[in-house]
Amino acid sequence: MTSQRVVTALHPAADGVSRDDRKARTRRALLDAALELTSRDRGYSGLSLREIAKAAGVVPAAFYRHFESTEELGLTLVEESFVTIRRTMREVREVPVPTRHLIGVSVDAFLGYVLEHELHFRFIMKERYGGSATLRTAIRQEVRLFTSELATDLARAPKLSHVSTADLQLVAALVVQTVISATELTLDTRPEDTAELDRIAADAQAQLLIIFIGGERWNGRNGDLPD
Amino acid sequence: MTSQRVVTALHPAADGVSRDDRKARTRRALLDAALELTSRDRGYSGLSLREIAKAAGVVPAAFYRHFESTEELGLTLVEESFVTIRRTMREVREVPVPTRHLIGVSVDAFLGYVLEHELHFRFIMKERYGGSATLRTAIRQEVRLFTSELATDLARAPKLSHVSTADLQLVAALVVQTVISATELTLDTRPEDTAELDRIAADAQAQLLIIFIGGERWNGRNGDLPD
DNA sequence: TGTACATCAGTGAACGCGCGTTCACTGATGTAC
DNA sequence: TGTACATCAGTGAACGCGCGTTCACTGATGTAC
Repeated sequence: MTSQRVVTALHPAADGVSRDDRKARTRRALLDAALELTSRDRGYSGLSLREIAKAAGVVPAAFYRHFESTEELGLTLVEESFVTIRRTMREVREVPVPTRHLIGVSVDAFLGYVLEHELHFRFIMKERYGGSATLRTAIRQEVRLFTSELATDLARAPKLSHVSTADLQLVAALVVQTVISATELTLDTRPEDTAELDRIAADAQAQLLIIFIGGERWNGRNGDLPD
Repeated sequence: MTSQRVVTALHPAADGVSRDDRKARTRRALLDAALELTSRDRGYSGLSLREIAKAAGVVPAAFYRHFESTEELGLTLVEESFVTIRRTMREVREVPVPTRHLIGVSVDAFLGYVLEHELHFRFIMKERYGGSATLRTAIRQEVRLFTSELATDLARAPKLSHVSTADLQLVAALVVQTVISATELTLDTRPEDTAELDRIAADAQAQLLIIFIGGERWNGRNGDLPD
């Protein structure tokens, strides 16, 4: 298969578009169609194979040249979306110490990526609970991974150095919840409504500060009480 | 219609079950069937009218004697679920001051209700994002209402008296997020696995404490920084 | 380079199935007198 | 109380529709020589 492609590269078609290229394009068209249709309304499980094929401009039977089922296409979209999200997180997460300035920059950057990759984020949000058990499990696993990675980052912050590993997980989970919540609000706002988008970002930033202040002053489960 | 029922009450059927009673029972059977089927797998939008009718033990056409569409039945379930949840919140929320003990009791009580009214909570969790736009809007509105009510409660806590109304909304939103998250984890745990259920409750309690400590020390958006 | 053969992405027709909705109906329950 | 008529929840058959899946096919692209 691979060696075949190498040979093929020596004999390109007249217009420079090989059969493999065309196949890849159709596959992409199916993925894009599904992503677009999912975001538009009822969620991925509400889509039919025929609907996806039609939107991609192929006959229903052609679907099977690329995916075994709509479930397989859905899982591909989950993976693809998380590649986007992981890249976003990596670029945003590099900040080890939670200062107000850095939190603000990170929140703005993250929510900016959300708008840039709207369809991927929208897909994940919709399928997080509504989707099939397979999709939900795959998504949950990824969210758990983010939370752990964030906890590792937080361990490097001097102010949080006295917090146990288990409690850092709790703080990280709060941060992830807050970011997810802000992502939802962002996706529900018209992109032109920058005033509302700014408000969402500012609120998320304040919430993260509250969490970090709480985490910093937190003396473990048997420590001091707020009252 | 109403006067007809009053008259009817004077002439009960031999077995004490009037036609209106039977109709109400069928309606309930349809609601229960939909609730049960939704929790079981694909979510409410994945259900068909025929499926619901069959599970309720009536012929598909009989559905229309009770609801105009599956959407109308779904909205009825949302309302019904929130009656349950509102009652739960009312019983749990009566605590004005967030002390460690009271938080623990409230969390345990709430998650206890979740298990007691599993189907209603499960329905809301599934439809929160996956459902139709109508259901999602209805649910979001209710969640917003809870958050506001909680913010009002928090305003009565002496330790939080210096926090602005807007910032109390942020704290309340964090609390609601955390409780929702714990509810999800609870619904994903087998009811026999009490060790795991206890862990979820203890984690939620610790997270709420972190939030309250943060809120208490929080000096507004232009106040001190954690770093 | 030119030719004969192989591959395979995409086609179009066909299938059986469950769907939502309609309709005239039945027969138990309810009402009037 | 007894009788004749009205109501209406639930029935069962029928409809047209979009569904997922199968299949033999076509014709452009690719390979071998």
